[in-house]
Amino acid sequence: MSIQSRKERERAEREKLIITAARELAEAEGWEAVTTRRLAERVEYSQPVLYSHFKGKGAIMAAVAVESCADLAVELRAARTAAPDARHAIAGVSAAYVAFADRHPALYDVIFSLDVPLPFATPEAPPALQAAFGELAEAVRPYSGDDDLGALTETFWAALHGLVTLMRGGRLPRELHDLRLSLFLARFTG
Amino acid sequence: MSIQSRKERERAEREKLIITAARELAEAEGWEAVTTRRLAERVEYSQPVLYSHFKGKGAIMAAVAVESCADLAVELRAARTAAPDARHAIAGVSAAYVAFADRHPALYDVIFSLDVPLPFATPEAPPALQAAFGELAEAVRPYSGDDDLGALTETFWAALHGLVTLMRGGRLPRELHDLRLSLFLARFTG
DNA sequence: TTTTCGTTCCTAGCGCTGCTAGATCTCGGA
DNA sequence: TCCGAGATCTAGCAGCGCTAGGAACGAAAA
Repeated sequence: MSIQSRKERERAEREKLIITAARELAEAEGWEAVTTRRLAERVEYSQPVLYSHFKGKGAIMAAVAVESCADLAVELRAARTAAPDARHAIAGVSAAYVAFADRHPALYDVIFSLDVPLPFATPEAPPALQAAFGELAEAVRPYSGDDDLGALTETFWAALHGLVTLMRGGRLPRELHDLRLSLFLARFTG
Repeated sequence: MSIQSRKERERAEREKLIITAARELAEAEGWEAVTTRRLAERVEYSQPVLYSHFKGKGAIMAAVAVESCADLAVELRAARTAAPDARHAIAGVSAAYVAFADRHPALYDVIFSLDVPLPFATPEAPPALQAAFGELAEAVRPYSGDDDLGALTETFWAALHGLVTLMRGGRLPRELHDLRLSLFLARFTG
């Protein structure tokens, strides 16, 4: 029993090691630099070991996405609860969301942009995703009026996402970002 | 002189052929299916010929993006000019934008999502991009009030982009799309 | 203690990618 | 008719995600 559990523990540790290595490599050099060979080298195992833990590269990315999303949820919550009123809350959450994308572009991408095998928008979605969405929803709630909170939160989220991704892709000038965000918030909150 | 011009004409025709083939292949099977080998086979030339016309695969994608963006601009213009008033105009342009993304996901991606070597948000941006942006701007103008039209149009565009990409990536449920769009428009137009 | 057997892990390799060097072939001009 | 320049192809490089098959290890049985 003890041997069995030791092996399982070591295996879990190694899995964690792989996820962390992937995350660090992605943050440092972007996902295009995260190859199975480099990842294997980094964790000091051979390539096939990765496949005994994950179905493929996509599954590794999905694991990083879930882990990162939990971090994002924490930051959103902190921004929301630190605000003195609803107006500061939604502005603070927006700013925290954008700041996360700015500080961790690779993590943002793997959660929200890249094609990873993860269930979204369903009850089977990872709790971390639901938690992050829930934080946005709580910030939006005071402004929902008679509208459906879920759909309105999705709309709010989509706008933030659009602002972030278009700017990061070089499609929008960085200089106007703060202005765009405040214009959006002004219209959204009425 | 005549031989020279004939060669140039044939060269231009072949370049057009490559772009069209790339576009068709991308629309039919997605950009991951557009490899230089398949493209070369399709235009019935060898792989290196592609590189005598374009710097690389990215440049071919950029060419498709510009061409497609011109189409998008036409559709946006049609939607806008067909509308009887400002409210129908911005709703119609929004619907046309979303419909384009829905009917031509590969083209939408290469214009707005994928990493292609094209200048955006600068005076050197291709006219087609500026034309499409201009159509959005004209639809937004009646609702700009004292706000900067450029920044507000960017914000409007970003929201549409977010709605489109999150839904297409499976992050937002399709069923609520119309509701989300109308919620956004209601808030945006005040 | 020795042998067996199951698991774990690595080496090697497949088919694919974008891209390019160098040989070959075509064709206009002398 | 022959030459030379340009166009085009064949073949190959380094890298990708992924996997088959064998070697080495360690726990249980003799």
